[in-house]
Amino acid sequence: MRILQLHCDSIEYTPTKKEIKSAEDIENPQTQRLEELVVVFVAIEDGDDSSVAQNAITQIKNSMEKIGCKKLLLYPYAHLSSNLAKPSTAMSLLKEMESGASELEVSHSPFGWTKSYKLQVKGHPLAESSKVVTKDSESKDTEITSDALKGESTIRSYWKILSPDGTLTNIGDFDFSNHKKLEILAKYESAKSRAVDQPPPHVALMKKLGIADYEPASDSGNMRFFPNGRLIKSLIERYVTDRVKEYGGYEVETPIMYDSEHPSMVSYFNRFPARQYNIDSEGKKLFLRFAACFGQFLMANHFQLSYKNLPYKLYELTRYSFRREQSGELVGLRRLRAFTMPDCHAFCKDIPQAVDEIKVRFDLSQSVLRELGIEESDYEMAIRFTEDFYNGNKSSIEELVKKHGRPVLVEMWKEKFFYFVLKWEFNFIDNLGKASALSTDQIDVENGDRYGIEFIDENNSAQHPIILHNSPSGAIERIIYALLEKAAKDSKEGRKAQLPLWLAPTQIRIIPLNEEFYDFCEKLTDRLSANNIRVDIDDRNGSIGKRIRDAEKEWIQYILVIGEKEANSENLSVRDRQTGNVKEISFDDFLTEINNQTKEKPFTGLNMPKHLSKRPQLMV
RNA sequence: GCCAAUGUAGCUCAGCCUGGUUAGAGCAACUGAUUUGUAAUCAGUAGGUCGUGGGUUCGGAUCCCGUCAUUGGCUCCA
Repeated sequence: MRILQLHCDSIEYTPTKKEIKSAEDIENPQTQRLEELVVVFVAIEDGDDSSVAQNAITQIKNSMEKIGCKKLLLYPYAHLSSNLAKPSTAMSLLKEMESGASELEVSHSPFGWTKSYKLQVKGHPLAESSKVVTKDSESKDTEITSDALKGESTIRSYWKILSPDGTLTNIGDFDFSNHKKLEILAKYESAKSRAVDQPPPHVALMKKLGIADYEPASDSGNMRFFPNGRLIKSLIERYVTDRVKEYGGYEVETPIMYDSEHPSMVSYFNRFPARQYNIDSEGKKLFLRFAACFGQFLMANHFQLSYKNLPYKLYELTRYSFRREQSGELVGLRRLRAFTMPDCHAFCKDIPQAVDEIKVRFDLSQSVLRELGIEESDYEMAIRFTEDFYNGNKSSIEELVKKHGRPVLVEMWKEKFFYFVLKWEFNFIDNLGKASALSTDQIDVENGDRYGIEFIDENNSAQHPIILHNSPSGAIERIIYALLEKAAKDSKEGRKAQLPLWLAPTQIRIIPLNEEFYDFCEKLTDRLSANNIRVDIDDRNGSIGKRIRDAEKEWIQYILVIGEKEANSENLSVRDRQTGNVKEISFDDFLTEINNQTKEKPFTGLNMPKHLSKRPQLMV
């Protein structure tokens, strides 16, 4: 059966004459006019039966629910196929479809008549679609066909929930009452239903805190990072890189642009047409990388690898990777066209080694996020695999779910369509119920071959490695987005919004009561700075209240007001932003308190003038 | 990319529907006074081709069309 489905403002049709002998009898062949409806042109083909009709009407109803339309006109339309069913069969299947949609306002135009018609189709993207429905495309489970690739064949996904105890439940049967965020993720992924009418809070925060802003002179989705933002970003970058190196990744650097006509790129491209930035240069068709994969694969191609070297891990922090995402998809720091992505590939000798390795990287990813300030309760896990891979590796998959400790969303494919057989990711759920992937890992069974990467096995024969693709944190910009969204949530729920101390652009603000105490403040600043703390001095002429207020607006955790009392005391009077109280504490105890929050994290000095009087106001 | 909303001073916004003196306010900046004890000291000065291009009009921030950007929804997200 072939169907062409159009969401219309109106249709007007007039039966003119019977086209075939068996045409339907109708009482008055008058002009009919219908408004605000979905018109479905249907060609019923040889071999179609009742199940096809049921399947087709279900699909039509699903898509109508999506666009919120309740009126349906089935319009028999022979010209869609050259392999038509017999009119009698067609007629009965058409009626069956009509009765299968009885909850809608449904009708059909007369069968077997020549008709003139006029229709006005709506302009939205879902307004027009065509489908071919055949017997074997039916399915038992909840199913959503995702257009993984525009214009190419579709793959069918089965959405399920996998619990830590190993039970696999259809999404429709799962009780989400204790798993609200997972429900959001499941809906987001499978039903794509969202309703929000406000900008995400991090967009205002990234500007207010002088972190990042849009750059109108660039392309959309290419941000500029102010000194504060650069400092935060560079600390996160360093932290993630340190952790990956500790895990055993070797850091490399690869070009940001590649020749799309280079032999290794061609087959990859044909299979995965990406939305990339293209650059023509001296006859070469170059494109900007959208991931670190090819750079590392092309490099690994030149390594002489033995099975004894494996697993072997290459790592790059790409600043930037570029994806020309649809303009309507770009939002603040959540989705960008230029982003910084840590990407670690592990070359493994076989699936068992890959499966062992993926567990290590799973732990690494969980730990990296936690240390960056993103708790396990902030994200939900999704795991995607082929049915075959699941059946062969049930216990390992269940082990990953156990590590997460909560049910996870599963997308299962009947057959491998992408280059991987398994992929998992952690999805951060923000204040507005939007999901976006942070950490991820994949088991890639194709690119070893495609890029000609080889290792020599125990029997002296050349093999292609299985490749894991892991980003332990996801895009660095997205981590900042998640931290800001979390802070916004704290603020909304009455807590004080704050960045982790090790990421704070200013960790301590010193406020002299008046000029008399400047010297003392300078010396105190030097003492603190010598202990790797970012300290600045508000030497502006203003009231104490005003300067405290400004420090609060910058989310500065510790404020030291310096006056007569402090200048003559061994101890410090520290105002802690979380409590708003001033406490007296010895210099060493204060250092310990700070150190407890920043230990094992990278440090860099202030990225702004130490004196606020020397600092431009950033108003964005 | 599609549909919608928004775009006025460095920032946040008013004015627009119903066209009509020199386009307003608060914050920030600058100058001066003030020398301050834990979330906003006072006064003054300066700052705008109203996103951008075109049209209608005697006259456009205001009405119309195009375009760019941001945000929301859709689609997408290997």
